[in-house]
Amino acid sequence: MTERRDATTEGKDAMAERRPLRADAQRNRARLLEVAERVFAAKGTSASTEEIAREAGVGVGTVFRHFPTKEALLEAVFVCRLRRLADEADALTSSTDPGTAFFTFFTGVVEQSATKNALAEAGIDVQRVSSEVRAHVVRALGSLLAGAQEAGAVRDDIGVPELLALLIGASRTAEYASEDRAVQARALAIVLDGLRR
Amino acid sequence: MTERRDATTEGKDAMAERRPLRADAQRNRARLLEVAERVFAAKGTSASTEEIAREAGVGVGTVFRHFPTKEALLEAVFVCRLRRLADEADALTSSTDPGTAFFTFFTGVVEQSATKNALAEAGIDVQRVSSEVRAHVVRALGSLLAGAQEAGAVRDDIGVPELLALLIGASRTAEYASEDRAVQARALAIVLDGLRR
DNA sequence: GTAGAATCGGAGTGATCACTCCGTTAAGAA
DNA sequence: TTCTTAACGGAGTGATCACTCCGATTCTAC
Repeated sequence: MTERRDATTEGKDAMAERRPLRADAQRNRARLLEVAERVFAAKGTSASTEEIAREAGVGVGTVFRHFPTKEALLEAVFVCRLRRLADEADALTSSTDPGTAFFTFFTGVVEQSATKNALAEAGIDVQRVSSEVRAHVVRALGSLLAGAQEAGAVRDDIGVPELLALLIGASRTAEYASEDRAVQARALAIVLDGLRR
Repeated sequence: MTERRDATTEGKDAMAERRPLRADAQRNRARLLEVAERVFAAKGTSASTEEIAREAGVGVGTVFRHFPTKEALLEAVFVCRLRRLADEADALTSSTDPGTAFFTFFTGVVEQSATKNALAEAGIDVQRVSSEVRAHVVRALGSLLAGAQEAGAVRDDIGVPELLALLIGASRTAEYASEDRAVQARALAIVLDGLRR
């Protein structure tokens, strides 16, 4: 259904061929993404488009002009999150201690996802996301993981797919245990210990 | 809202004070639970009540007579699953090898939840479920875990809360990786290794 | 400033869904 | 078999939601 209007955040639209958005339109789009992330995290993906529009101080029409479908909005929010994730991984990759970098990253992602919503929620999937972003995520996680493995801090028998699956599961674990920080910490420790050699 | 009609499956209703259900009513109730579990697992909890009624060969009215609310139906399905889980744990507790029993149980639950839906889905929570069932689950898991810990197969610094959180997270991991069995197995192995001493 | 296009706002639309109501059916006691 | 009544079926109801449409409002190039 959504074939042409597939561009997700602002990347391609703004830089290439298509004329840049008007100033107010850019502002609205950014604000919508911001608000949508917060609202979806707080009330789940069933939060209504109208609520997001109201919260962002725009009309529903504006939401649907920027994101032709609710699913497109969800995907855009998800892509944003993925981008940030990949950036964090990138920033840690050059660390002097790859093992610590890896575990810091893992812990950080899980802790963020415990309050914010789970990493991959409601049918949106790293697989289905634009290949550019997916490639970025896979590359960044791959470097971080490889570094930690070479340093002997992480076992050798896993790759990026296993890492992604564990990140998602551990996020769910943390979300479930979010009422008791001690439980949360001990549960996470088990996954981290399992990752070590 | 749902104060009085809170009985979930058939336990209390049938055995105590209230007159037993008519034969057809009992059949319908059981069939509804069965169908609902399958449908919710396949299409998520947003599957409509009408679809479940149709699949079960009854009218919507019948669904709402047995389960006054969609949420009540979801809870009943969930309680069923929890009961089975506790029974499985009970059956394994008397095993001669408590360590193997524990890991068999964990693996079994996770594998079931990978195709069926996640253990605790969509806002229904072990905490909110009738205390009788909750107690059963906690007792059964507690025995299994304690046995494995005494046998030296599982680390000592976790309890039932951590175990529940990990079961839920590992189920999510398995669900995410359900397309690639090898990934699924390696991810699960990491959690299991983390649980060992 | 002003023209003209891009963008906005929000009432309106059709679809879907949980839940109700009541006429009909059939279980089960006598 | 008959009578009572528990249980059933499914059309109907109101609410909600994603999405559309177009007149009103900016923005921006000149």
